[in-house]
Amino acid sequence: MTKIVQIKQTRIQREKRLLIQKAALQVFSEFGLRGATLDKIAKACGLTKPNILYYYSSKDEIYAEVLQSLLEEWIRPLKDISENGDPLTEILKYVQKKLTMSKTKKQESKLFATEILHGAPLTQNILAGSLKETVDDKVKLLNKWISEEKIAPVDPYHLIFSIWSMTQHYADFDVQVYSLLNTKKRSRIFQDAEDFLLTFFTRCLKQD
Amino acid sequence: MTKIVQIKQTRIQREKRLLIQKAALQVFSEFGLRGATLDKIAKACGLTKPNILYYYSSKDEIYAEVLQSLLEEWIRPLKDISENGDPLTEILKYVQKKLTMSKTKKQESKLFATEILHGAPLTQNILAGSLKETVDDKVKLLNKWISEEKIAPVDPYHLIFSIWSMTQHYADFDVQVYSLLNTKKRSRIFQDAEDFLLTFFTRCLKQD
DNA sequence: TATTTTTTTGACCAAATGGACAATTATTTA
DNA sequence: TAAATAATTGTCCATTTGGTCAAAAAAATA
Repeated sequence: MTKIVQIKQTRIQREKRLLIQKAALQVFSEFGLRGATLDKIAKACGLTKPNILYYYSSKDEIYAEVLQSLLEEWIRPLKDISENGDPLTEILKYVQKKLTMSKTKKQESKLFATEILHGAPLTQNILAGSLKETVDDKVKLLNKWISEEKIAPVDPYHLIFSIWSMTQHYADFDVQVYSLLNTKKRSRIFQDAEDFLLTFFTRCLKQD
Repeated sequence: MTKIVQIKQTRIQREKRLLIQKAALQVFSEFGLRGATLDKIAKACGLTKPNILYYYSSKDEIYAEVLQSLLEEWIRPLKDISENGDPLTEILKYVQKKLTMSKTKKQESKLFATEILHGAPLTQNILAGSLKETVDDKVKLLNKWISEEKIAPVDPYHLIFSIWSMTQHYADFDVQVYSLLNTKKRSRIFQDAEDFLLTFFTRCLKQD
């Protein structure tokens, strides 16, 4: 008598797990890991608490999975910076992509920010691992471009930090940003931000 | 027989309240409002939980007080931007001040960031009130400088956002920043950051 | 020093919360 | 359609946590 281990997910498992992940992202991004409760997640996706625990063995496991899938998505655009394109254009394209993500993936951005802010307990190894690899790779590329005088000289690490911080600011601190702008400017905030950022980085990086 | 209401704080009250605030800042900035517990705060300052509740009536009250005193400090440097100084110098001085705060007031920065990130439940009125006033004031000044062609044209709101985001990044996301830099660069991170930021804003704002 | 006031603490409570589990219901599969 | 498997839920439990309170200890004051 051998116990058969279920390998393939059923249709219901796929659907419900996705449902839970979506709700969890929402709740975690609003309240953080500790502020989020299983009850809130349950309510957000219309399931009961024990039902959620049928799909995930603990709250922490849900958090880990949501975070995990987010991280991959988060790193990806950086990889797309291409050695072959025009340097300034490639950088500006990256800025635009990150800004778009701040607009369309606000919850993901906030969840990531909260995680890092509180010491990245579950993320540290990824930061120091695959993210660091990618960053180091792009730093090399940026240094190459600088030595070829295709962009103005600048510390490439801090250049990357500046792109991250300025773009993510519009997602993470949206409450502050919105509070400070009047209605008119509020409605075109991402347009203004894009104009600002492109001008900013062009002025800073263009070789005269 | 009139009950006499205590007006003046005793020496012990002053000392203990400060002690609690310090510990609370530490704990709140690490765990957020909901992740922080009275027990953790108690442990951090060597008092018992009921003793803390003798000085503050609730956890939320401690949080509110810590946040309040932090906010005033947070807004102040912006006010110091002077109409009378050289425009670019004034802006760069502000950048430097903010960067220094990221270095020396990391806990404060993180606490503030967490609060805004989670919707600024206790801070919204201050954001829309005294902070907005100050920002609007400085936006006017920046616009004046632009129209006088003393700095390059740029959206002043987004310029301020960019200063905030880039400088605070080094406090709020220190874990990430440290993970990505090697030991050598790690040790001179704030020096590199300062060089980077000053170069960046100079290139962006200098009138040719 | 005697009295009053302030400070501290141990013991306790109620609510919230993560999670276990057996029983029930729905869905698949043979 | 019958048997097996998957999904769902009501109920329960232990722990954590914010907060209370009365009594004891310490400090200030008369």
